[in-house]
Amino acid sequence: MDNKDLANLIFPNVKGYKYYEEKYPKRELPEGAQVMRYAPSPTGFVHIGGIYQSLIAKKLAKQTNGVFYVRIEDTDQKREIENASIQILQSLKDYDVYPDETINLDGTDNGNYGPYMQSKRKDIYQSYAKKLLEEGNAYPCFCSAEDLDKIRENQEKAKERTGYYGRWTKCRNMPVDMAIEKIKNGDPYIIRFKSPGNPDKKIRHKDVIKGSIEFPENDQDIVIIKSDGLPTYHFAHAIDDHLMGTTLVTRGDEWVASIPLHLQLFYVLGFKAPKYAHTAALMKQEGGSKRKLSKRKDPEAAVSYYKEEGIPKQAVLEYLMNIANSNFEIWRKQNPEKSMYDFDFDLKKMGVSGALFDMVKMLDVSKNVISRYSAEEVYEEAYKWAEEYDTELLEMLKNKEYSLKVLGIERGNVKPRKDIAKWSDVKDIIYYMYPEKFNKNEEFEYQKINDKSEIEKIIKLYFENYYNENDDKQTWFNKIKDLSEELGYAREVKEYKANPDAYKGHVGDVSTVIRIKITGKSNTPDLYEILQVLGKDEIMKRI
RNA sequence: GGCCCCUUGGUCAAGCGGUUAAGACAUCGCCCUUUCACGGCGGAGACAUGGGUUCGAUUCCCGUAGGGGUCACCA
Repeated sequence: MDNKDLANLIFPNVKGYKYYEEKYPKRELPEGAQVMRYAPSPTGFVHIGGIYQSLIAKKLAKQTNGVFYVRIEDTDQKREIENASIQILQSLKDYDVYPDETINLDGTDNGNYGPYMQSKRKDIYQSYAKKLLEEGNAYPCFCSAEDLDKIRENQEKAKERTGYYGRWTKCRNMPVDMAIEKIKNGDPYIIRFKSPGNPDKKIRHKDVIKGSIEFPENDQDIVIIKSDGLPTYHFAHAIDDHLMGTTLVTRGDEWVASIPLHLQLFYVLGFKAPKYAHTAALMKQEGGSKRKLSKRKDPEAAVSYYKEEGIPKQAVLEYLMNIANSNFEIWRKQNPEKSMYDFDFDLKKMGVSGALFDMVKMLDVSKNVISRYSAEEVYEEAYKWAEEYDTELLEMLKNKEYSLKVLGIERGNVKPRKDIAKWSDVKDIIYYMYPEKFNKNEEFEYQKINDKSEIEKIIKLYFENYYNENDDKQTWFNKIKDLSEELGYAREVKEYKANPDAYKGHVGDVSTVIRIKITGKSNTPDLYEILQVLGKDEIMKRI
């Protein structure tokens, strides 16, 4: 009885690794092309970090004429959540970071290196596990959870490293005959990797982002096949990224500690290891310290949050790109019209430690993104958002022709208006332009001029003697100056400032009265345009 | 606790032995044909700390402190 018998006993019916090596030939790609991936596990709602990872991978793949694929890592059946993979894929589609290859929504594969879902690759993993078993690089382990606890206890007592390694292992050196007998006897077991590592030796690894890192060699005999026959992350990673031809692994930096293990796995399996780029997580301030953006605690961690708030996907993407490469915003300023895919992204420029996620900055990016939209685009997006989240706004927007005029005020100029950061802002910004939403009897808060009789005087005089809806802007403005003068206010702000005691106020104070009377608000876009859009009939109703 | 990584203004960050230590967001002031938004100009605001190495350290080395990650039949 030898390792071969043992391997055959454990995995009698697998296709064998040679079959898979032939089935998945090396990808034919141009020089320098990177094969990138995003490998989420379907364990909950879609995290903004997933979009971040996908954006980076997709951008780099595109930039090098490579491939971006998504592999669903669903080897932990206990944690799996119904429909999560569908939602992940859907989000990637929503954010324009959909992969070139992946499992389709209907379960078929799009690409030649599938299945792109790990639970469908059981035979593949087992074929390689069998190979390792035959070579003596893996072994069945019969230790129970209690045995493992015991080992840990002893290690803690002895103040030694915890884990299943070296002299602490019970099954590593079990004679083959005994293992075979136990298996035949029906004893439960899992398969462990027989690590060749020596922790007294160091390995040095060059991470694309983190640079050179040195660690002790791995000597942990980690489990590679669990009792349900599925692989652990580490084993699946080595097999999949080898077979799928990944050239550059981008993943969260919680994985750097596993590098010695992963490199060892690739080596023992006879695979060429990919390059690694470990990205720092998006962080959140809590008290005096930082922590990862958390699904549980932070609403902004969920991609659904941005949809609900009405933050355009382009803004989310640009903000994320800015976190990834901070020179992006400089580029964006110089190239306001270009697609962000024209930006030359560089992994090496990524920060090594986690950045605090800054919603204020995100909204600023969003303002800029929206300011580049045409009235038509603003209308379409706001409408789509309102359909789902705000019936009142939807009602207003139903009048398309009029709404386009409203949204077009001060839009498309050299210095476009930047007052909308998210679609949920729109209603508050434009409601007074809609007759049914405006209530003239409400108590408005006037500013400098707040005496009721003075206000009435201004309004009466203006609309009786000055206002003419056919005036052009300059005429209109001059008339307000004339009005101001007639009532004892300065025609020019400068005049007033030069000699404040000579006047009751200035033209700005007067126009503010008109503005508030007509809109109910002191902060509005250009009053002339507002009056034009509103029209004489509606204006007369408001005074 | 072991191992690994990180530390420039409130935040994101340039910088890679000699700089008046960029820029963006936020903040404050002024300006712009009247508010707000935009834009322009300006202000305040930083190299965690102690030792080295060096003619010279934000930059290189060591220690300290603080922060983060990781030590599962989870990924």
